[in-house]
Parts: sequence; C-alpha cells; structure tokens
Amino acid sequence: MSDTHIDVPVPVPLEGVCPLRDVLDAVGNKWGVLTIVLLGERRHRYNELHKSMPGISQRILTRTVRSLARDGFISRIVYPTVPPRVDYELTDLGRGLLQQLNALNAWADAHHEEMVAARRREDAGQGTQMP
Amino acid sequence: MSDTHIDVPVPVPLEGVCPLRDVLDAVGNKWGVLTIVLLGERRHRYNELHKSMPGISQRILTRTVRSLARDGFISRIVYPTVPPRVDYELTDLGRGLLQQLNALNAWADAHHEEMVAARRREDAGQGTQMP
DNA sequence: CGGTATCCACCGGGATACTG
DNA sequence: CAGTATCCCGGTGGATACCG
Repeated sequence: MSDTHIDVPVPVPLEGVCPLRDVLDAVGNKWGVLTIVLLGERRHRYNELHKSMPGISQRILTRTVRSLARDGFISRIVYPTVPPRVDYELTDLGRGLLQQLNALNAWADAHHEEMVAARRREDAGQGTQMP
Repeated sequence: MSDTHIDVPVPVPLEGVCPLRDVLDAVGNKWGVLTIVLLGERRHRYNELHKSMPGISQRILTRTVRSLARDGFISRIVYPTVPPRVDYELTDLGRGLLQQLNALNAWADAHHEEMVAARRREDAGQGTQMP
C-alpha cells in the first residue's frame, strides 16, 4: 500500500446504488463536465488541461481527473520518463457520457432563458399562485 | 499615487452564465432529481413529498422545492385555507427537464455496470497504464 | 399542515508552498 | 512536469425544536 494519499476516496458510502446519482455525482461537480468536454476534443496532458481550465488549482485538477479515471470515464496514461509525462483521454464509456452531456447541454441552451425568466419573476415576488 | 489594487473580489452571483452548469446545479443536489421524478408522476402536496422521500428533513425539503420553483421547474400552489395546503406540480419546463433526466437515467442504467467495474479495477490498484 | 429558527458536522473547493 | 502537503472557508445537508 502506498503511504501517500491525495484524498480521492469514496470507498465506503452506499455508492453505486442509484446509477443516475452516480453519474451526477461523477460529473455534477465544478470541473467534471469541462474536463470531459476538453478530453472529448483530444487527448491532453496534465498541464494542457490546467491551462485550459482557468482558475482551477492543481489539487482540484488532480482530484477531478483521478475521480473521473476511477469511474472509468477517462484513462490516465503515465510515461515513465523524466521529467514525468501523464496523458488523459476519454474512454469509450467517457465518449458515451459526453454524448449524453451534449444532449443535456443542447436542452439547457434551448431553455435556460426560461430558467432565467422564472428566477426574475420569483425574485420579484411573483412566486406563489393561489387558485 | 494610488497603490496597487490587484484584488478584484468577484461578486458572487455568476449564476446563469453557463446553461448546463445551471441545470446541474439545480437538480444535481441530493434530492432534486427525486423531487422532479415524483412530481412527474402526479401533483403532490408537501407532506406527500415528505413521506415519499425517506430521510429528508423538512428544512431540506422546503429548500429543495423552493429552489426548483425559483428555477421554474415546478410550481407552488398555495390554498389560503386553514389548516394550510400547498401543492407542487411540474411546469412545462419541468416536464421537459424530466425527459432529459429520463434519457440520462436510461444511459446510466445501461452503463453503470461499467462504472462499478472500473472502480473495482481502480480500487484494486490496476489504475494507470504505461504504454 | 407546512413550514421557520438554530445549531452543527462534513465535504467540496481553493490558496499557497513544497517535491521526486 | 505532475503532482503532494497543509491550512482554510463557505455551503449543503441534517437534527431538533418551535410556530401561525
């Protein structure tokens, strides 16, 4: 067992009981979708991802890719060279997920104006209705 | 001379910039999807939802439905009676979202075995590969 | 009945510094 | 280059009690 740990855990909880929850937990976090989309364009190495994700810290990027790799959406390819090189790319499973995200994204694009409008209404106090 | 002023603290409400993020934030939380699904079956009143969502507290249920209502996915109908009665039902927007969730759910059902298998592999130490 | 009011634990996300 | 090691902050989710 290695004694170095970045916290990319999730061993115990009732993980895996609801497939949809698993997927949402996997990519619903702050950088999951962007990571999948970037890797959908082409294979990236660590620093390429880092530069394409403005604002993310190394710690969080590492956690994100490790988590996605654990779930089988991306693969982590380590070249045993010096200096080290690590590439990330989508797996077949990840490509399938990307298609679903694209579909959801299309729907979101088409309807997010309604969401924004609803928020304005609600925030203006026109929320509840009385039949 | 005006000294440095590097610190631009970013006013938080960058809500609404990315449609897909908005959707994921809206229903990616712990009880969002279940709420949408339940209301997709039929209109529910507050306590009906509560009984159908084992483990949720009143506070969280209230927050969940209020948030979904604010985003326009469900409507909140208040009957000015005593004792009070409040119904929740999907809006057209919410029904559209439910269809997307159903699609994603179908994909998740079809592929979550691969996710679980990937996790087992990863957790067993067969994670990285070296070409 | 349908909520609020408090209080609190936990975890995701981040800033910064250091390393094999 | 590709990470770790620490420390920290805010927000989500929860437990419990009370209210109009």
